[in-house]
Amino acid sequence: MHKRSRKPARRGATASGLVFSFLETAEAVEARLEAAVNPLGLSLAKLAVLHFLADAKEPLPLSALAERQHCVRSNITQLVDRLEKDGLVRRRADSNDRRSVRAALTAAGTRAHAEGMDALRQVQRAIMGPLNAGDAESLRAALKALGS
Amino acid sequence: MHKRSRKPARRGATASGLVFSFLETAEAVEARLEAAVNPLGLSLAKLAVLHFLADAKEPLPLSALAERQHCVRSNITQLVDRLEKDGLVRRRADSNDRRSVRAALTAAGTRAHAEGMDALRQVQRAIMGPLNAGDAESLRAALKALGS
DNA sequence: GACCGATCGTTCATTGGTGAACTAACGCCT
DNA sequence: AGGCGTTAGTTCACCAATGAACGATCGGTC
Repeated sequence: MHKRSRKPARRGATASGLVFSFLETAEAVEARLEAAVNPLGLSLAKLAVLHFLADAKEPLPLSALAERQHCVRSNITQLVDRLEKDGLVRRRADSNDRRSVRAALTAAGTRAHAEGMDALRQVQRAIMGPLNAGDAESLRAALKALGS
Repeated sequence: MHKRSRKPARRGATASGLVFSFLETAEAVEARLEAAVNPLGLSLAKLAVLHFLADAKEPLPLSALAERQHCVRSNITQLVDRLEKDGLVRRRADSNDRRSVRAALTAAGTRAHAEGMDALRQVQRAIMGPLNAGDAESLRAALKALGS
């Protein structure tokens, strides 16, 4: 037809693609992190559990892990199942509360955590490398605006 | 010990938290999109399949769907299983290639696609609302830098 | 001390994704 | 025509996450 009268109405056009670009980039970034820890026999989910355990410096109840991981309890049950099978974590009974089960790091778990965090730090730097200070700052601002 | 000699070495410090902020925000955004289409009996994965089918305007081989979805073929097999159970898609044999199976939109599928895309557009605008033009532009730039 | 509501971990079914192994069919190629 | 490498879809086992249902236990409160 003929040209648009009035405003270009690009309002929606800018936004639409951007959301999915955002998600695709996030997916790619996550894949890079995952790929960095996979060779160590770890996943991001497993490493996160090890990290909370190492951070607390004492065995934590599974519900505490669920809370920090922002996930449901049943997920932690299975994650700890696998970590236990890997020999990185051990379930210990809580003497004060017989409902509670605490996850404790094994020696292998402590080692795996150190290695995993190391690999993670490296790839994190690699990812953020191409961003100069200004880029980083405006990205931070955009994230804050999005996470309303 | 004593203060750092030389450079502040903030280089890593800025980057480290940022990667995970990025991923967390992405997760939150994705959850909002998911929540927008869930009430319609859809998921983002299902809607994407419907979208490719509607876009092509003809039944597509499952491998074509896998390619566009950037996922493995076995995933599409199961996704189409569920979509077929929902009555949104039908499997049709390909007369030219007997190995191939094409996914075809049903009438219900076409309807669901329209509704889903509608809901999606709305929530997309809501998400990008708090970003002014400058924010959007610098976000775009940052994404380009990250998606190396 | 007995009941009752909340909390803790587990189990199960479902969704979504991967990768390996397998069968059927296609296309060459000589 | 026969043989062989490739492609298409499925199946299976696994990882990660959700949500509902359930049994055990803990804390009041009555």
